[in-house]
Amino acid sequence: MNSVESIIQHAEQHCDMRGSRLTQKRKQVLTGLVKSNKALSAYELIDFCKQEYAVSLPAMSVYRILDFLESELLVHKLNLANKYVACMHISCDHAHAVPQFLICKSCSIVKEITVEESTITDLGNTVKGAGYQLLSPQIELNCLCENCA
Amino acid sequence: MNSVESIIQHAEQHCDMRGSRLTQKRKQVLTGLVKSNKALSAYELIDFCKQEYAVSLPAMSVYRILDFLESELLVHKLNLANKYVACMHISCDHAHAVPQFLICKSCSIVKEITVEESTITDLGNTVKGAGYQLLSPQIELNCLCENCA
DNA sequence: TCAAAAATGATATGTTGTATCATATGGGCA
DNA sequence: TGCCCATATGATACAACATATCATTTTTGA
Repeated sequence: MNSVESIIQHAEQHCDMRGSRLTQKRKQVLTGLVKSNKALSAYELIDFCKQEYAVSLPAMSVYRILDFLESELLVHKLNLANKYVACMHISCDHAHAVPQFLICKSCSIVKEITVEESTITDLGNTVKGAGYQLLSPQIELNCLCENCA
Repeated sequence: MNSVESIIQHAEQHCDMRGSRLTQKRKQVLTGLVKSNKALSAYELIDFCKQEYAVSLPAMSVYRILDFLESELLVHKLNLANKYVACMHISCDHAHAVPQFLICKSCSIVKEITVEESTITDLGNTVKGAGYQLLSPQIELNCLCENCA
């Protein structure tokens, strides 16, 4: 069993335990993200499903599927790029930490880093000091990866 | 002279010194951002100019004007929200530090904070350690402001 | 097996942003 | 002054990302 299949299997178990369903189309979309190993837009995922499975998904469905996958913590939305990536820790058992993303602006490859807890605490305090409430501590940074630099 | 006019005047001096021109339309767009005191989209700025000055700007022109204002460091683009804000430090003489933005997801009011230099250094090191090159150290965080929380 | 809930489809449209070619405007120089 | 050139702006079309709304299909469970 290759690692893509293994990850999808983990995702399925994860959904089973949470009482949600990883349907065929949801699995196909997630597979697209896992396989590509980079950030893809909703429309790139539509293309993937057409080419890989000969399935023609409407945009609306893909966005709904991505919302579902996000709510299951299997996928992250990158607001900087308006793209989506598979979570790097689907196959891990431990609880997910706050993610930090380094997004290559040139090739969309994404590195998901776990932030030091102290950094997050500092950040939260700064925000609180400014009278604001942090909605999601996710940090996204525009970068160039090693290849593109 | 109220503070909006004062800020615009500073911006004009800034452009004079750099040999660029703050034309009437550029001034109108910048005024929209300064007056509103929050993040606005390009199309919201088109509406502002129509209502305030009875000027009908094409989208292309607004984007060009925003690019110009960004290159003059008078305006920041917020990638998280796809909106634009006036720099908080137009009237300050000191050089601008790396900005950090707290964006209220509900009302688009933005707080521009200056990040601790040590935090930026840490961040840069983390990124370098991951083999990536930081393009712009600007940090944007989705928040709720005091009123909306 | 049938009704309710969940998932997906179809269509239209809204929002953000860019490509491209045309036109206007403002300064410097013969 | 009048012309030229760089800069600034206009007009049109379109691409990419995203959602609203209503219809249909599939699954679940009593």
